[in-house]
Amino acid sequence: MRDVAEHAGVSLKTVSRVINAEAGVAPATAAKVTGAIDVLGFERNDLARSLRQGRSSATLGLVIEDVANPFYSAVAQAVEAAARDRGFLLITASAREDAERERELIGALLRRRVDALLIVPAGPDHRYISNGLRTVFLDRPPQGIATDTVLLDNLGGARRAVEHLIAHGHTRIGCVADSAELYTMRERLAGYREALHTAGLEEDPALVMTGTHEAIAAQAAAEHLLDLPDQRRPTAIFAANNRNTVGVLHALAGRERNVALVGFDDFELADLLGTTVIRADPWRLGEQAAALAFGRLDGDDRPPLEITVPTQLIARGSGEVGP
Amino acid sequence: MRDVAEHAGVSLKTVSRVINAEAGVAPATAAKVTGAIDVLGFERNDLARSLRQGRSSATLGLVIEDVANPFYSAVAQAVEAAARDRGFLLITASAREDAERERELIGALLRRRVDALLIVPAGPDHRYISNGLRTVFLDRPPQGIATDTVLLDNLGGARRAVEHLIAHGHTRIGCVADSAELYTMRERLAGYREALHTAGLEEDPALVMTGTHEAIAAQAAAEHLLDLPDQRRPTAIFAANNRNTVGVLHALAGRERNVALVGFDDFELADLLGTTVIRADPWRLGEQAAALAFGRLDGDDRPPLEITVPTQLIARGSGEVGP
DNA sequence: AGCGCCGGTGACAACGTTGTCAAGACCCAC
DNA sequence: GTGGGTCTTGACAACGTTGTCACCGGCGCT
Repeated sequence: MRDVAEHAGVSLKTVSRVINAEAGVAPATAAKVTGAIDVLGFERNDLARSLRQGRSSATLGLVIEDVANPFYSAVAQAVEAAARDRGFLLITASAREDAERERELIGALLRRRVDALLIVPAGPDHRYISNGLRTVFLDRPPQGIATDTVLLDNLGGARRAVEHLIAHGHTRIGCVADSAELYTMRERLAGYREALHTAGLEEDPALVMTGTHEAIAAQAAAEHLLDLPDQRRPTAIFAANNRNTVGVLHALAGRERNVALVGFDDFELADLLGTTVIRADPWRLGEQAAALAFGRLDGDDRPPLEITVPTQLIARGSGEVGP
Repeated sequence: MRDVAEHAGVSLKTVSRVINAEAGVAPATAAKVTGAIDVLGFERNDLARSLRQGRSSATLGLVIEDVANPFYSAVAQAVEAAARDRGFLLITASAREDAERERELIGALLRRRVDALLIVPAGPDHRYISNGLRTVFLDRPPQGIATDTVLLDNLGGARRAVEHLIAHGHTRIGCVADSAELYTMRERLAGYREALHTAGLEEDPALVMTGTHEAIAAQAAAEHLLDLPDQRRPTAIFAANNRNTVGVLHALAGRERNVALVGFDDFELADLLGTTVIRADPWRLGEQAAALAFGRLDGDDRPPLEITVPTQLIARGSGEVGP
C-alpha cells in the first residue's frame, strides 16, 4: 500500500480510503489511486486489516470427522453456502475421530481467530474451548461446556427404523453400528432397544455388532450375523450409519437369502438399490449450525440453545420384506 | 500477551520467547510466564504473528467446484491430509462452475495471503491471478497463464472406455456428458471420438448428449437416447463423469433392455451395481497438487510443470455385455 | 472583513506479534 | 582487579492496515 501511495503521490490513508470506498475522496485523487493500484497489482492484506480492526478475517472454522464422508461433506457444503452468503470463508479440518488431533485443530483455528467454530466433536472433554458463545456443536453434544448444539433425532430415527422392521413381522433384528462410545451410536442403539422393548421383544446381545467404523468392518460384522445358525440368525438388520449400511449391503450382495435392511443416513443411489433408510438431513444440520453461529456474531446472547433436526423414514423396499 | 507479560512481571519479548520455545530463558522465568498464560488462558494471535513474520499463516486455499461432489471431496481430503502433514490448514471454497464467483473466491484467498492456491478452474481466463508459482491448477488447465497443473488422462481414459465397448461388439455408442465447454468434457469427447474413428465407426451426433450438469439432466438425456427408434438407438452408453453415470443408471433402472454402460469416475457402490468404470484417482490428484505446491514453497523454481494422473478401467459387468 | 463550516487530505498511533540490538549480571581466567 | 565471555532480559521498531484527529483552503453567511 505504501508503494501505491508513493506512486499516486498521496498519503497511505487516502489509499486506504479509496480501497474501502470511503466517502470524501476527490474523484481526481481516487482516479490516481486506482490507476496506481492497477499498475502495481496491489491487493489489500486482509490479515493486517483484521488485526487492525479487531475483528477476525470473516472466517468460520469447521471441524468434522472426514470431508470424504458424504454425510459430512454435505454438512460442509451447507456451512460453506451460509458462510458465503455473509462473505465469509470456511476453513474445514478433519479430526478423524482423534481427540488429540481435534484439540490441535481447534487450537490452530482459535489462534487464527476464526469468528466462530463449528465442531463435530471427537474428544471426551471440551472445557479447553474458550470461544464463549462463538462455538456450535454439530451432530454430537459437547462435554463439559454449555454451548449451542445441533443434533439429529438419533434415538427417534433408530426407533422408527426398528419399529418399521417389527411391523413387517421381524422379531430377530440385528444391529450393525460404529463404536458405542460415539454419542450418535449410543442414541441409535437406545432407539433400537426401545423399539424392541416396546414391542415386547427381548434383545439378543449376539445380534448387536458395534465398533465397525469402516464399511469393510461392517461387512464382516454383517457376514458374521448372516452366518449364525438358522434359529439364531437375524431376519432383518438395522445399520446405524452410512458406512455400516454400505458394509451390510456388500454382505447381503453375495447371499440369496432375503434379509430386510433399514439403514440410518440416506445415500446416493439408495433408490436404485432399493434400500430403505432413515434420512437425516446433513444440509439442514449445517445450515442450522451456521445460522446459530451467525446469530451469536450478530449479538444473540441467549443461553445456549439445542436444536434437534428430525429424521424421516424413506421406504424403498429393503425394509418392507417379511422374515 | 501484554497482560501475560504484566501478570508475570516480565517483558513482552520474554513472553514471546516462552511461547515460541526459544532458547535462553531461565527456567524460573519460563515457569512464571507459563503460569500467567494458564491463568489468563492466553492464546497467541497467529494473524499478528504471520503479519510480523512476513509469511502467511500456514494456510492453503482450495477452490473446487463443489465439496459435496464425492470426486472433489476426495480431492479436498487428499489436500487437507498433505496440508496437515506440514501443519497447514486448508480453506476450501466452492465455485460452482461460476467464473465470477471463482474470481471472488480467489481474490478473497489471496487477500488472506494463503501460502498457495490450488484451483479447479471454472473461469475462461486466469491472468488476474498474481500468485506466481504458488498456484496449482487441478483437473483442468489454466488459461492465459503458465503454472503448475495436475490433470487426469481424460482423453486416454475415455478412449479406453469406448474401445472396451467396441471390443464387446457395440457400434452404436451413446455419450452423456456435462457441458462441452469444460476442458475435461472436451478431452473425454475427443477420446470417445478417437476410439470410434480408430475402429472405423462413424460418429452419430444424435447419440452425443452434452450439457447435462446434474444427474437428473443426465437421466433425461439417457432416456432420450433409449427412446430413439430401434435402428438409431445406442446399444451402449459412455457416461462422461460421475453425475452423468448416476443419471444414466437411473434411466436404465426403469428399463428391461440391457444397454451396456461405462462411466468415467469410480463411485461408491459401483461394485454392487456392477458398473464398469474408468477410475480416476481423485486422491492422487489432490496429493500431487499439494506436493507441487509445497515444492514451490520450499523453493522449487523450475518452469511450470504439468503432471498427468493415469486412469484405469475397472470391469464390473455393465461394460461387458454385447449389443 | 470576519466568521464558521465543509470537503479533502495527511500525520500518527495502534492492532499483537517478533527480529534486532544492546544492556546488565554473572563467571572464569589471567 | 580487570578483561572477556556467556546467559538472561528488555527497549524498540516493524509487519500492513485503519481510526482519530488535525490541518488547509475555499465557500457562504452575517
